Amino acid sequence: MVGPVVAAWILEFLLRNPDVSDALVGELTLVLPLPSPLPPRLSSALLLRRLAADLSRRSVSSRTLHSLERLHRLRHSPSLLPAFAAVAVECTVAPLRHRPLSSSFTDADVEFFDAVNKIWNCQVAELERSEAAGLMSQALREARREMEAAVMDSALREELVRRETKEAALEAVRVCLEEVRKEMGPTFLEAAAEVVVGWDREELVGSKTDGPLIALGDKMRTLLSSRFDSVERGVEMHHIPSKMDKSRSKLLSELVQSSKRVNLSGGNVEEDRLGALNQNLSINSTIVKPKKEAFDGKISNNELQSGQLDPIQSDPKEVDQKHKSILAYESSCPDEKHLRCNSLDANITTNLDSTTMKKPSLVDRNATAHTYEWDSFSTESGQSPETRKETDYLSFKKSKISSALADPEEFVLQRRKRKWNILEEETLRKAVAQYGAGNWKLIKRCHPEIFKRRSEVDLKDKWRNMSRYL
DNA sequence: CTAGGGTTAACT
DNA sequence: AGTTAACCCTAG
Repeated sequence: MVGPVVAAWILEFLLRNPDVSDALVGELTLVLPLPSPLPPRLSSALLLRRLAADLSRRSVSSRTLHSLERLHRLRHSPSLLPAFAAVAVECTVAPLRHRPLSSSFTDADVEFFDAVNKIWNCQVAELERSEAAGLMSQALREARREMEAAVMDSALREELVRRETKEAALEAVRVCLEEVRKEMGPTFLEAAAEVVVGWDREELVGSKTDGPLIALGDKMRTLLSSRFDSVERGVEMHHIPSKMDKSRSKLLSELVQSSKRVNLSGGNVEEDRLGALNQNLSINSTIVKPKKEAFDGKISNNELQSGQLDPIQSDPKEVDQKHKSILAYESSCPDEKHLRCNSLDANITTNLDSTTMKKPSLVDRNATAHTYEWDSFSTESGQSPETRKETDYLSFKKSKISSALADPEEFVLQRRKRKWNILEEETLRKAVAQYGAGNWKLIKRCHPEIFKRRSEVDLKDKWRNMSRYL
């Protein structure tokens, strides 16, 4: 049985051997009893492998960028710096290349702004603060300045498109790979093999003393201590196959995936972790999409009584959005339950099974039913900086509900009015100066955190207010 | 998605 | 009651 130490040696050797296919390595990583967490040397080998795969596919993506960053945490090779800067630039410029000819802002421009924001304002800025601060090279600083300048300067963007940033990035990665490989030296197995090959068998076998054997043992020990990370040196590795830790399973699955990509597609695959992050960031903009149906609180008495809004439907998607908004409203306002049960339930929603009302699966606050009102209840109660009166929403809802009873046709939910704070106002002011009034969507996307409670329309309305009496 | 008109609610 | 900021609706 192969132990974790030996498994790590083997995998390191295979990873570093370009003749071994990614697919094979991927399979092996799943069956080998690897130590956990992965030793730095092995992690480095994995990252080198990923970078090499990117290089062979001529793919420069934020995945590449991420690999470089992680590699930098493991080994401080100077060659990583230019590679990181070049890849960051290429990741930013790439969206511009597919732009149609147009004088106004195109999707490509918007993507470029997004990329500048994500890579340079978030990722690189984070880098400056983090342990990977060493990556903050002069080249990176200059590149950052240039990317930020390009946001305002379409001519500069044109120039960036013409520049061969992709070639530069690929070349920098190639150089970096070479350097890091050199710095890492041979793999443990190779080094060990060298020592073994250097054995004088005759002497070893023929000798009557233990001298040569002891000498060999010493050599191996030296090799172990010089070449091995502390984890690998461990006397006993406790391998628990069923308990694969997160970092390892993540790395492994990435490797397996990347090997699949090479085998199946062979093309450029740009999706990655940053893509996921991207999605997270843009949630704010996507949730507003179906807002009309979702938030249109006008629900007629007939609709509710007819039973066509029965929440017990097999497919949650089939549940009417209006109905969902009511249910979400209920589920997110537990304090209001009585109120609703006593009044609305009795009068209007007798067809709704009361047990299903408690089921979160159906009444889950879905994206489309996401509102500020509910947000404030769930995430902000008690921590609002804006001197919010806790009774605000209660009185508000009460009045809404009673008016609904009086005239269900007019049952319109409205968000609680939230005063704009200085930060929001200043951010909006600067953003309008930067991107221009009217690009509300873009402005929101560039400041997802600050404007997380504001829709594009809110930004527009606020700007109208701010500029009204200028 | 945005602009612009309309409505609501907080404040004076 | 009037004013205003925040929010809603909807055509294009």
